[in-house]
Amino acid sequence: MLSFTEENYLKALLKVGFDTGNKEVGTNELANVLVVKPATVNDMLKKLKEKQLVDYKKYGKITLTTEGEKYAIEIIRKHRLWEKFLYDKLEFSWDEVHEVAEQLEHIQSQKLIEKLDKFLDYPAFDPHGDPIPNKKGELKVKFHKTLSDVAVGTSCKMVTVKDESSSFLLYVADVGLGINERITVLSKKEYDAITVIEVKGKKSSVSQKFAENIFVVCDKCDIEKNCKEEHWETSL
Amino acid sequence: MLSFTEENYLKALLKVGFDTGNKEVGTNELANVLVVKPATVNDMLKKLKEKQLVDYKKYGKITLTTEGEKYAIEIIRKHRLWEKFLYDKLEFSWDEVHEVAEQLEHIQSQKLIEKLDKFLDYPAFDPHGDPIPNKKGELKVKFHKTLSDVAVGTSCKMVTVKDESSSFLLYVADVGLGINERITVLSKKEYDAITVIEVKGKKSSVSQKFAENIFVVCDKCDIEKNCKEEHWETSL
DNA sequence: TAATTAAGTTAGGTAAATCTAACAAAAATT
DNA sequence: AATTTTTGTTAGATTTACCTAACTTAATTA
Repeated sequence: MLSFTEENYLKALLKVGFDTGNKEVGTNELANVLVVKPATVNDMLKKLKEKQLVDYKKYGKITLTTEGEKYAIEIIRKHRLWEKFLYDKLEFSWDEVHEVAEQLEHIQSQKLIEKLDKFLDYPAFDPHGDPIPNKKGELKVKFHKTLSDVAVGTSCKMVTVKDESSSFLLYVADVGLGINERITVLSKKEYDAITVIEVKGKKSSVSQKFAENIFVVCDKCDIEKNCKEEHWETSL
Repeated sequence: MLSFTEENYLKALLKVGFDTGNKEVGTNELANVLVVKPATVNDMLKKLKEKQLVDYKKYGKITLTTEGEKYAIEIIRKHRLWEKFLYDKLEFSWDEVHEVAEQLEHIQSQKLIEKLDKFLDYPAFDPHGDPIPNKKGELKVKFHKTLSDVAVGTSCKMVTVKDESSSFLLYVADVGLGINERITVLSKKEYDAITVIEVKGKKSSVSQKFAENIFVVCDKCDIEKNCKEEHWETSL
């Protein structure tokens, strides 16, 4: 049984690996994500290597072992099930669920998670639209483009976000956005990609950075199907 | 904000105080309950005294301050709400809820607990029949006698248990008992108080110790009313 | 390629929560 | 009241997760 902290390292390793596409992760990168110093990460990696949850050699890149990845996926599963619970059953808002789920994901009880899964009717996606791994660690993958890929004059539907920080989520909510919300791209400056969008009749100007963090499906794509061009696998 | 460990000390202090009737608690007693050494308790008490959560002086008895008791009651509230959730919503059995609630009670989120309370429709008692403190820390008190007080030839209904250890709860289940289950006292040996009871048509012999840990209401008493004779306030 | 910058590591240190062993005070017993 | 037992305390050590500061290796760039 791993400690709270060890679990967080595994989770971060999986997330960073997924976000960067290649699954190799560096010490500094991890330290940033976990908000600790590189030296601390180094210490912990030795421990996790001992336990055969990560693979790495001095000055080399870090990867999860099969075992480590399995464990990390379980934590993601717990996290997302709790998010779904908070959102669906306890009326938490979209931007509040993450913080509490960060705590709940560490509760140790196989039975609890299975029963929760059943209670929620085996959901495949969490309130942010991210896939929830099933008991076996498998997950449904959605393919999306981001708002920054959408052509001027066309419209799309938001499916999830990349950045899950509270500040970003509040910004998103402020613009009137949420899951399944329709967005029309009215214009886009060539110089800095400042984009004017319309959501529920309200116009807003958003930055390139903002647009890159909103995953969407364009009108002709069906979210549950694999729509081929310019669509990416969602981050874990 | 207190640590997991500090919270457990406060909770133990409240529980031990309640169980022993007088609210004064000793170092060894606490160490036993928490399964640590007296030296460890001593260290922690200094810390909690610093934080003004307990009152005590060297070689004197330990009591919770008003502040400390308030905190402890909040933890009990969380614990029991989670037990209720596990039992009512996730189909946990009666003897499984405690262990998981021990973890869940430490999740830090005011909103979570308030929403959970609402979701469960503001329950007043947990699956063991123990009262759940409300938001203000108030609780409904039930008065009961134990199975050992019940006269031979009469019958009663179980309302809760005193001992919550898994071994005891399994024993209880084995005899066929559960909340609101009817018990008939068939006979009782004068020498050692071995009692023969009948539950759902099944006869069992139980010890004095067992009988003292089963709280009941006799047939003429209404559990929600204050029935005066030989009834005790339930332990927290 | 040599110099500079970035990334990763090591050594030594701290705080929290625990321990053991030795000791002190209070309570119980003779 | 003196002795024994129980209870409580202190001192010093350990483990986990973290730190800073100094150092090494690798990557970048002039």
